[in-house]
Amino acid sequence: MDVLKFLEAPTTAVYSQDYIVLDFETNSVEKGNPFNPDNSIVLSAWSTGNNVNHRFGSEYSIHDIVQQCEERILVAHNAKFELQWLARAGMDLTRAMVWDTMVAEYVFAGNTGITLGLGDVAARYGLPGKESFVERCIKGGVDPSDIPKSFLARRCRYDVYVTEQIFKKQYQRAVQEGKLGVILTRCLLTPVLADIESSGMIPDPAKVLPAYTEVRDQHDAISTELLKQYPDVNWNSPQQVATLLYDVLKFKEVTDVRGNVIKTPGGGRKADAPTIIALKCRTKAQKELQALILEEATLSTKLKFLTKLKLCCENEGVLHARFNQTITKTHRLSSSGTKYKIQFQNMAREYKSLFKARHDDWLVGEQDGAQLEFRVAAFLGQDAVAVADLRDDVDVHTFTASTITSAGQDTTRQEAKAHTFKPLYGGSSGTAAEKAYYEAFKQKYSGIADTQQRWIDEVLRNGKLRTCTGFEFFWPRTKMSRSGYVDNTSSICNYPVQSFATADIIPIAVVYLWHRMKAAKLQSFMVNTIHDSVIMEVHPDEVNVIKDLGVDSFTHSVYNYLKSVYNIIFNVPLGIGSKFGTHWSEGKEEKLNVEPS
DNA sequence: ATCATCAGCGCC
DNA sequence: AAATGGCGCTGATGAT
Repeated sequence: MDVLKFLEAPTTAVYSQDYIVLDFETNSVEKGNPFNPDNSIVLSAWSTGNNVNHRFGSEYSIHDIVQQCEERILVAHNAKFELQWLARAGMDLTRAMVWDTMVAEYVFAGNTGITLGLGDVAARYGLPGKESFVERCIKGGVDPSDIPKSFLARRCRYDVYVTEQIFKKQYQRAVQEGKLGVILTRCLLTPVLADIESSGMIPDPAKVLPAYTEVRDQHDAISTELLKQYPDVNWNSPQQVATLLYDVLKFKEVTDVRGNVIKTPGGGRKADAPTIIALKCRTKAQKELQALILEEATLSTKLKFLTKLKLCCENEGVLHARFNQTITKTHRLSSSGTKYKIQFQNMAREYKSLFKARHDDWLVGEQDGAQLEFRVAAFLGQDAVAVADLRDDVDVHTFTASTITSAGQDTTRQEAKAHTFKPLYGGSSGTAAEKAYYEAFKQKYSGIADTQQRWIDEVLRNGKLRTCTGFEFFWPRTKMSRSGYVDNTSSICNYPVQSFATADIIPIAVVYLWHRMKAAKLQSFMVNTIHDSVIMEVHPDEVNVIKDLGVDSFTHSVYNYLKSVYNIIFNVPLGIGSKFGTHWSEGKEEKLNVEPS
């Protein structure tokens, strides 16, 4: 399908076109990892609406299926897997238009975790369950090529049959519940993720190895020092560190503003870095030990990361991760590390610059949605003050600092930053001065605050909240306590903002940018996406064209898509930041606001 | 020996 | 009776 053309005027009507339901059985090394050359497709089964077909044979024997997948709606359960195999079989992923029955089911589930395995979903729609013999074989690690052909064929045909039935039922349900648009948005991202995952990221050995050596030596020095003083303490054990701090050294446990001791969720004594920083030291020796413990914690975290990254440099030199599309409550992505267990969304900022492009003289580029959640909150609340602040580039943290200071608590802009958007997350507790700021925030941005209050009221009435995209969050049995506090307040205030920003707007931007880069036949390619950003390896001659494509994709295309699919007039300027450097996160950031037209 | 849970820490 | 959201990974711990 010509998806780029489709994206000019996107519509959920696309899903009434012809479809192909597809399922592969593959060799099972690394769970059937499509990028492992030791794996192959063993069996394909498919349906284009009349009957289920199947064929044994590798990815080199399915040209006709690939062609159908490029022309029809591709229906599959966990389609990213099939797409990665299809790409290996020669499919042009830019032509994929997907209905992923797993993703669709996840959309219906909203923020309530449900099981999404094909058999589980089938059962919920009243369809027959998986045949247990083959299921046990596969779960037990038997390679599908060792399962009797007739059994495997029956299994694969079953998968296609139920996937097709589920698709039909889900489609009807999506129409009834007004969720076709959300499903479209989620599914448009699937081919992009299938492609990005194949790239991985490149650690630069010339930077990783010295960083590793330095941190290892520093950590060794600290460990030696601590070993002399407290030979029996395992510094990785919060329990043992707490015993040392509170029983041996008699530190007082840290309390909140009301004087209550701050405990771990399980009721234990805290021994994390912020707590240790907050400990009151009386002697110089105490102060020195406090610093040592903190430093050890920091260094050991860094060392774990650098050890893994160094190993990657010494082996294949490409770091891979998986994007999980159906995990989070707000429907943003999560990611998991594969071989080296480094996920792509939580690398320490200072170590981003350890990554380079794989080709000489290329750059690493990053584009992100500037102040995205604040802009989304401003839109959802139709908050004129917030919009004016965004347009005028007002430094919101200065207001935070001055409000807290004039309420009698000395603070700096840096310290105040932590409080600026806390009300956006539904936060309300703190010192008197901090509370004064939260009130001031509510008064200043009354549109946002009123809207959040409406969400809370809606959840109290209905146990759920429908957002402007048709997506629903569920908080059943939400009650108001005698004091007036409503259960789940913080989630109710935050989820709709986080979700619209990072599960709709950014994916839309990434989808447009990806398709445009492919259509322009650029050599540059995407390698990662983190909630509000996309990271690319960029050919030096393509920097300017990517900047332009990025601006258009993160702004105009988003306005256009939201209008076309959801009938949302997004009347708040979106912003984009762009950075290009020899390594990730290096280079000067350029920011731009773009008014909706 | 293996598993589940907790606490801690990194990111957006 | 809690009062800032969302994740994944490691190592320690205690239960099975």
